[in-house]
Amino acid sequence: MDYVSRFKEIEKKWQEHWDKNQTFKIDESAEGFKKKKFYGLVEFPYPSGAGLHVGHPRSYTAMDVICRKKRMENYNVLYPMGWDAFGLPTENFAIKTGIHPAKATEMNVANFKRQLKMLGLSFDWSKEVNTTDPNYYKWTQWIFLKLFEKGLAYKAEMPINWCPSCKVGLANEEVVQGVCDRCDTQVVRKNKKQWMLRITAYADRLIEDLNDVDYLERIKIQQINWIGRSYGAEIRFKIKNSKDDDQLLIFTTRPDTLFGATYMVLSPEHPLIEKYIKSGMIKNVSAVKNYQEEASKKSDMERTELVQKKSGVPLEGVFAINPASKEEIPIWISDYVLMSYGTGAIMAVPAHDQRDYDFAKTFNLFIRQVIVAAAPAAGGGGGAGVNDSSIEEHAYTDIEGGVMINSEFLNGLSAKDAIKRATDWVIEQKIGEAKVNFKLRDWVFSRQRYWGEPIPIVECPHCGQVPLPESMLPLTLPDVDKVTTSEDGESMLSKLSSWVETTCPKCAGPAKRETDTMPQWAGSSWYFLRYLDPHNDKAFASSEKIKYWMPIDWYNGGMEHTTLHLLYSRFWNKFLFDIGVVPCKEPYQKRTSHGMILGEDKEKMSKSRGNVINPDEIVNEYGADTFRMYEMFVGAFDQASAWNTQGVIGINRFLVKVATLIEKVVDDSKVDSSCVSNEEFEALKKVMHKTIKEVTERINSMKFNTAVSSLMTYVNHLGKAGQIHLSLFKTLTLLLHPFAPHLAAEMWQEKVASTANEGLDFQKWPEFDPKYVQDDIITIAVQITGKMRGTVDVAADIDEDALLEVVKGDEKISKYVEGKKIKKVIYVKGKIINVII
RNA sequence: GCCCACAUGGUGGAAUUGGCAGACACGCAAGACUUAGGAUCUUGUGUCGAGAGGCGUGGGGGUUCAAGUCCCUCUGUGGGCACCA
Repeated sequence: MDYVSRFKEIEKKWQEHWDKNQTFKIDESAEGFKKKKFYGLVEFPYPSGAGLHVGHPRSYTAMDVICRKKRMENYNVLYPMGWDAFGLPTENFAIKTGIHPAKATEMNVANFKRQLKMLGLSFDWSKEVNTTDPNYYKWTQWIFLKLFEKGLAYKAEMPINWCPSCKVGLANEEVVQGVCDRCDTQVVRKNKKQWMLRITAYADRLIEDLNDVDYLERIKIQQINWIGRSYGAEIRFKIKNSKDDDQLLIFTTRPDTLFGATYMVLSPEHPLIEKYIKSGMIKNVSAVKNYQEEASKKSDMERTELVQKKSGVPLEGVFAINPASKEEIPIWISDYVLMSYGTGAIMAVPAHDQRDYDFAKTFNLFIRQVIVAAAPAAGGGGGAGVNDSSIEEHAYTDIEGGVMINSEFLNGLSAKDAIKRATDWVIEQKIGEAKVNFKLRDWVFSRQRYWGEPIPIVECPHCGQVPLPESMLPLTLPDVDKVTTSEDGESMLSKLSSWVETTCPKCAGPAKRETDTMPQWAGSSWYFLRYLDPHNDKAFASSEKIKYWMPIDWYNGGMEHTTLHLLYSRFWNKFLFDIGVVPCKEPYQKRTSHGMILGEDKEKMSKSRGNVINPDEIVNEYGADTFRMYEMFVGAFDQASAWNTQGVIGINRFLVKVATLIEKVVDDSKVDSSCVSNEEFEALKKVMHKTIKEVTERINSMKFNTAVSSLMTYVNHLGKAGQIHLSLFKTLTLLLHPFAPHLAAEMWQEKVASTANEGLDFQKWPEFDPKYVQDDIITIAVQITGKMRGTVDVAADIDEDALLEVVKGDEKISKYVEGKKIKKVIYVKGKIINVII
């Protein structure tokens, strides 16, 4: 018999059954809302033309396993799916092929949906959302207007990547090593007024509130580092001989090193440079302008690389005064200082900062050491070289062990104390303040593209920026025959005068619409709320539903979304909390991450490498249950794993083995004792209870690969028995259900169900009996002076002295102990004994 | 460059979180069975050694009775770096 064909029949049958009966539609009756809830969430996909990647179902199946188990534990489970469908690839596809992005999206969604259904994922499809649906993005626009109303959306000059040849703004992804991906022309930065969201207003809360949620530790760390809070001081340096008493504001985390600041560096984009070029103060204008031009071609990443040779140009004729030493110090510009971090200017302390040190060495600038290593403790015994604070070779950056020198009132203080003393001094002198600084920057929310949510703002010559009233939402994208680019870097919307020309909602005079659209991140920053009530046209979701379902109990997604999507959506949720429309400060109670699935060559799957595995082919050849279970078995869930088609065959064999067990199933009372003795049954029951324990624990902790291996071990045992007790088989069916739901449903119907209509999906999850999980006789490992010398089998409750006697009497081990004096015995109960001789 | 991970047999991986390294699979080898169709079933399989036994978790160092697990350091690989999603 061909089992794969049989599996496919079974899968078709059950998928149709689930569809027809809407088995996984959540219970929204009054009864249902009395039940305890579980909201499981996975990141909704971008429906690309390539179809589902084998990486997608790793997360989806994992959460499906968890949700299926939760249903069996009597939770009201919401497990929804939708489409994050705005974005660049679809737009570029539309430009290339002339197919409207809405049409392409529709086709891609249909394909993705077919593929997800083929995997037997238990989504509640009645909750499906699509970010490009006007009934969805109406509420994205609504949230934007609320942000605008609260002053959190504003316009500012921000650089875009500009290809002078294609005459088009480029996404970072389209800039490869500084040149345009399409034509290899050097990309330049061009400033443009863009919409920004003030996420920095939430920086502290985005850090603090991580204390209240259950995220993987490394996710928290990544978020905290991304936000990059640091404590220091802002200090003003006077510019010598400036007309307006100009001051240069810098941020430093090391005010203690103020006396060591021997020059300053400005970012090439710093506004003061323009001012001094105009006023004629800068003498080497052409060199400065050249340098600015060069810097505009580099990305921030290239600019801050430590290995690169430091470059820079002095602003000749302009000097600052060090407020502590009162010295006159030169001002340079260099691209290693970024306008986007701190104030765009630094005080350089070459003795104690490696980048400043490299810069000073390159340009022969004065270096003054202001910290030395503390003298070794008295009687330390000549630890030569241990506390080397020489700055011959590199900067001395140790804060912990440093003592101040050359710093007048700071001299003799530890560097740590000096930080505090120097900050106080700066405040006393009124030349600066203590300051908390963040790496986090405000969110550039404008895209000069067609395929995104229109920003519902009108620019009125009289009233300024005027938001559309809520009643005019959604502001829909105008239909176009063909998506194109425009030559001025604006969105093609700017060329549709019938759309752009409008009237001001406030004064009814002529006005123009905003032609930038929102980034893809907008729709994905709140989709988890729309799932709760996707057809509501009065609100993005009813408050009762939000109250019942939020927060999300478990959100699994890729590690690659740790900083952007996760932070953006937490920010939006916090904002919605602040305006009183969601009840919880944090959207996600628990966040976990899965590893990527790599190609068989252990490289990332990509078309160009030709190592892409197509889920359709695998399902077609082995069936959905095999595919699902393999995805769970492929490797540690949180780590990257390479695809291995041989391994798929292993899982397929396992499921065939499971299917063949059916023939041996017999009612417990009818088992022939010559086939399976009572002792054998007891032993199998032990394995069964152990398997229940392991599978339960391992699903809860996402150790799916070892959960599957527990099932394999159990099945191997059952396979050896001549007949199989129905009770043992029933447990197998229940445990298998989350992983291979089609086969399990069939097994249940065929052998276990008491009526024809009794389904498996909401049966009670099995519990283990502790008395079957414990062993009476245990094996203790024996070490002699740390070396493994054998094992002994003893009663579980044996004490240390009795155990030592057993060890001494053991044939293999005794020779190592005989005649030796025992110095010490370490016994770890139930595990190991180490005898030190 | 910066931030975060990871590195274990021929392969994917396991190891109760400091306590018998290699569970479970794949592959391979030998055998059984069969009118052989990606079969199935036994048995074996880290490595050196005839054996006793030694060695072994990317390299080097350290802590500990005990280290794959903790610390330091080096190397390599992966994710993110704000307009891919």
